[in-house]
Amino acid sequence: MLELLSRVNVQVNDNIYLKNPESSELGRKIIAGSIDLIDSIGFECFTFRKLGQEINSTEASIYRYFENKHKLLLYLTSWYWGWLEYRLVFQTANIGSPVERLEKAITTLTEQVEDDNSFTHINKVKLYHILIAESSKAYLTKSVDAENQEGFFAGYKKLVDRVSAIILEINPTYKYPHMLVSTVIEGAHHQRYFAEHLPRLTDSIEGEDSITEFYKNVVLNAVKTQ
Amino acid sequence: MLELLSRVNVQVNDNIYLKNPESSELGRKIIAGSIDLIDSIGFECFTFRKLGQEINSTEASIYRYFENKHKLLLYLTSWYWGWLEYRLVFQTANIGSPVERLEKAITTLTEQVEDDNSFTHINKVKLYHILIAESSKAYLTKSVDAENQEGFFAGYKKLVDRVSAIILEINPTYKYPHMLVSTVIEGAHHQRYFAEHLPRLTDSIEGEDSITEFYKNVVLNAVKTQ
DNA sequence: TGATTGTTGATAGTATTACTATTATATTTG
DNA sequence: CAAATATAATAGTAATACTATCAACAATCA
Repeated sequence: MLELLSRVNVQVNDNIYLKNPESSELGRKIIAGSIDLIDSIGFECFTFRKLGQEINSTEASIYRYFENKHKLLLYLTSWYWGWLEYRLVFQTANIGSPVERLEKAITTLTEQVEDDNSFTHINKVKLYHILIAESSKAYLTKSVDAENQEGFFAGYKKLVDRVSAIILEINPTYKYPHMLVSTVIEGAHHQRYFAEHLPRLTDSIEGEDSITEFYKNVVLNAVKTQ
Repeated sequence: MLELLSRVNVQVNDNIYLKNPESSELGRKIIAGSIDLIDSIGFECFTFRKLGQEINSTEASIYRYFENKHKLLLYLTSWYWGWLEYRLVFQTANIGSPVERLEKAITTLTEQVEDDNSFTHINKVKLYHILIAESSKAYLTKSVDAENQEGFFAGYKKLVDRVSAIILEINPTYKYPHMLVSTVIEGAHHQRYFAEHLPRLTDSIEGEDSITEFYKNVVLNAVKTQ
């Protein structure tokens, strides 16, 4: 099943890029290289010049694929949301009980991404690390409204909607399904970041997966009552 | 009481700045001006050159107060956590019931900051707006560990600890008080941002304060059960 | 086959950013 | 009044975030 998943090609809004990076060898090197480089030096220090050196190409060539590094970050995060939604659909298929389905969904949304041995150019573990540390920078900008209009955040919204629908199945009168789901997704990222860098803001012990347990607990209690 | 609060001077770790901006007229203009400017053009577009023009001073003069714009953002966020903690202490004083105290605390942490008529150089409404859109950029950097060592995030941690203590008063066996509190603080910022820019990720209606209601509900249910 | 088109690499150039350094002048303090 | 300090003005540098041009090569189409 994981192999099957790895071959699925995730769709990304085609106004995010100038030229589809999936369409060429150089394009795939740009994606693979940017995941490595952003993960290692951080988004602020990352430049197209450095990426060019890393992948033995040039700044100008990379600019033919992406207008700027912000668009590249949008691409990576969009790709991730698409991939996550695909995984979610797969992992919650054939579960009759909506409560169990919700539990499984929370696990998918909050669990640590492990190496999936898929051997594509996209390193999921590093990409997840980028999502944790950089993804909010993709929408915390002055261009968010224009980019939202163009549909750049559609994948994220779709994912949130999908899990919200399970919540409404369990409790059709629950007032805040979207808030709950987006709180869980963003919260899990923050908690993983805090566990690594600011441990006094969390109670998570490295190794143990208390983050998933915590959010399952929060969601089920919130949905059941009220 | 609000007047009293406005006169309190909030303490900020003095390694964040080169020269205390509270110590001079120019320093206060730097703070006031940066709040206006970051709120209006966003942290990415904000530069010390533009700030100099805004306050009729120069780039070089501002550099005598802050090493770089990142340190200035750290200053603003630290100041805000200090101010919020002060408000929290004030507003939860003399409430006997810990459940009521927790409810009041969640309100303080999540409610929209309104104009407090304090007439200081710090515009609280704009500062809150900056916290919502920019505060996570203060710690989502490669320098986070070094800066954490220096105590730059102490104010945030202290605030989280203080509310966690109330939770433990209610339920001494609750395993995740810090996670719960940091989830609420960060979550409330995200939800306010989403309500304005990405409404499909939230269920918040402008005007109504569903965000505070939502988090109160989540916290009380999580703390009571388990 | 030969002309056209598209892709990449190489190089260069510009405006802006993120600073640092120097000096003159004004203000405060001792 | 002298000394120290704060600020403004100016200039300069290295890096960043691009844009433009052109040559080399491959693919393709007529």
